[in-house]
Amino acid sequence: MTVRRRFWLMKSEPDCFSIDDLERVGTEPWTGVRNYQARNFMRNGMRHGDGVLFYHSNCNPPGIAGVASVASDAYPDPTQFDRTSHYFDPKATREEPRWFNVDVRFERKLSRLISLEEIRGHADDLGDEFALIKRGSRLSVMPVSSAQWSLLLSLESAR
DNA sequence: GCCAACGTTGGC
DNA sequence: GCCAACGTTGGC
Repeated sequence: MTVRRRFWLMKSEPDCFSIDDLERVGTEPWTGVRNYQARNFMRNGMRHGDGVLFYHSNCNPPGIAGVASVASDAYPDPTQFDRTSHYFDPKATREEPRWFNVDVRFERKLSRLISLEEIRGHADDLGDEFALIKRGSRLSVMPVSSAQWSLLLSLESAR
């Protein structure tokens, strides 16, 4: 039985960790996600091999900078147990971990940044429920349909 | 740096 | 369970 590949968008602040950083290290454990909705997408939805749009946030201009892939199934985020970590969570236990992460693997940089502004220009095709352009949404990990995936990547060579 | 919008915490 | 206070996100 084949499991259909799913698609995701993951945000990262390039000052903190950019697509170039991901290219350098190859694969990165996506630790530190402390939002339940984002956690649920990683823990319950992501499968090894899924496609990832790597989005640069909190920068100028924000937008999709590259393509990555999910390189593991979800596992307990080790930083929740690390007292020295910024992401330490005193309520998490090894028996009942609260936070999970996947590994993210570099695939390629886009030939140009697909900016948020440009993405907004295709809101009609992307749909109202696309969290990236939904008003007030701050989700850092979100699902992308195969139609949205194709549309967004088609913009790379669209001009 | 500002601040709107959202999520979480914790007292009650 | 309510909700005020606080913290965070992230575009601008």
